[in-house]
Amino acid sequence: MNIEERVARRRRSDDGPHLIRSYDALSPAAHVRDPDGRGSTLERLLDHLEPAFDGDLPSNAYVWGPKGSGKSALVTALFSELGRVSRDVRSSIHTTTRVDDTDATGFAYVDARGTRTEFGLQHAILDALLDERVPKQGVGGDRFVELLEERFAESGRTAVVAIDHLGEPETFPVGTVESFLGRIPESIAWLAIGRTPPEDREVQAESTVHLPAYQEYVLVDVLTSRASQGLAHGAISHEELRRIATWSGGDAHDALAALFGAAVLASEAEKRTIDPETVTAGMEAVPRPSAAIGQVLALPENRQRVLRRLLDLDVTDHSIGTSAETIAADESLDLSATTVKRFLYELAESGVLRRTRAERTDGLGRPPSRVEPRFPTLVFRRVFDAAYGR
DNA sequence: GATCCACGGGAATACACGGATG
DNA sequence: CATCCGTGTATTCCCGTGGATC
Repeated sequence: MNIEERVARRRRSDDGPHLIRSYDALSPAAHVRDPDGRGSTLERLLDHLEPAFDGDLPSNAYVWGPKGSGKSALVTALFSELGRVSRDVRSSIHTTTRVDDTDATGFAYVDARGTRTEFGLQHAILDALLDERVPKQGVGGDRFVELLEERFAESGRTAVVAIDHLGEPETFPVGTVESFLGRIPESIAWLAIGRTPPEDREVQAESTVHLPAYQEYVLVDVLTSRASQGLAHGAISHEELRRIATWSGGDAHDALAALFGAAVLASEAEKRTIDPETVTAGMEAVPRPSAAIGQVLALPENRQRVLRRLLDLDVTDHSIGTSAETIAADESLDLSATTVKRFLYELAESGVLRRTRAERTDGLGRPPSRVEPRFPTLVFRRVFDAAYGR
């Protein structure tokens, strides 16, 4: 038992058994150190990356599969370990022999969510690749290419960078990465991660790794281990976890979102266990199809504030226009109705909200439409309120 | 001085409907 | 009957401005 677990145990026993031990352990957006049930894919990735361990550069690769198939879980776990090892190697070289670090391949991970411009994505890649601080303003994109050449091509350093969540509505396609890192192909290899099949891509990677959706019984294992981390012992039955897995169709994101939502509801009702009705309610708070909660949480803060207020509205009888006005009336938001309206349209465009045409009321002009959440509402509410207060 | 970017505002365009027109 | 037109909204698109950083 490590210190973290000991402290957690003491905190728990202080004020009696709580239903929820850790929301993080249940969150679809948080990834565990050691993902379940992906051993063979992990081996394939290691095979692919193996040249890097001898100082050679692997080819570029594309990891793809549907939402909730464990792509991010696997790659983040793998790259954080690789990054740790390569740092160790580098520091031991520095301290013992004082030769340069050119034969230690670096590993870096970048989440393309959270960058909204091409410049921003390039900056994030560079920032992950270099130890130094990379200026974000007052410099042009050309400077980034110069930096790449100086720090890598000219010094002989090499690195593999994983770039997650490419090709989503709000992120850039693989081609953007290729045209940036393709400037120094001898020094940096990329591992792109996305959902679309490789044959649909304009840029072909030399290798591809496919992750299909989870098998149901594997997903039950994932849920079981997350529940044992995040919930009090015996808080939910195996039956219910299996029901969630079946309902989700192998989508781990949606399954965890449903479990998380059920836990929130049970906790708010001060229950000690999660009963079947609550599980059902948890599933109902996850629209299908659902946008990934990570996509929502990567939005700029003001968009998230708009979404949070939208949840408190009875959206069903509001047009986009009136919803925007109601939301903008909130002084603390400090946004005009025009801007809120534009946000709502943009969010609908990117799949975070769904627009539905309302039945017209006055028969004049183009009929209004309304928006409804297309993301796990209970997860978002809980995480947002915890982060920004309410 | 250069450069990036979030906002706000509003112009331009699309759409729905009823009524007029050929 | 098929189209066109006018009106009123909804939706999309674009650009100037100002703050911030280097």
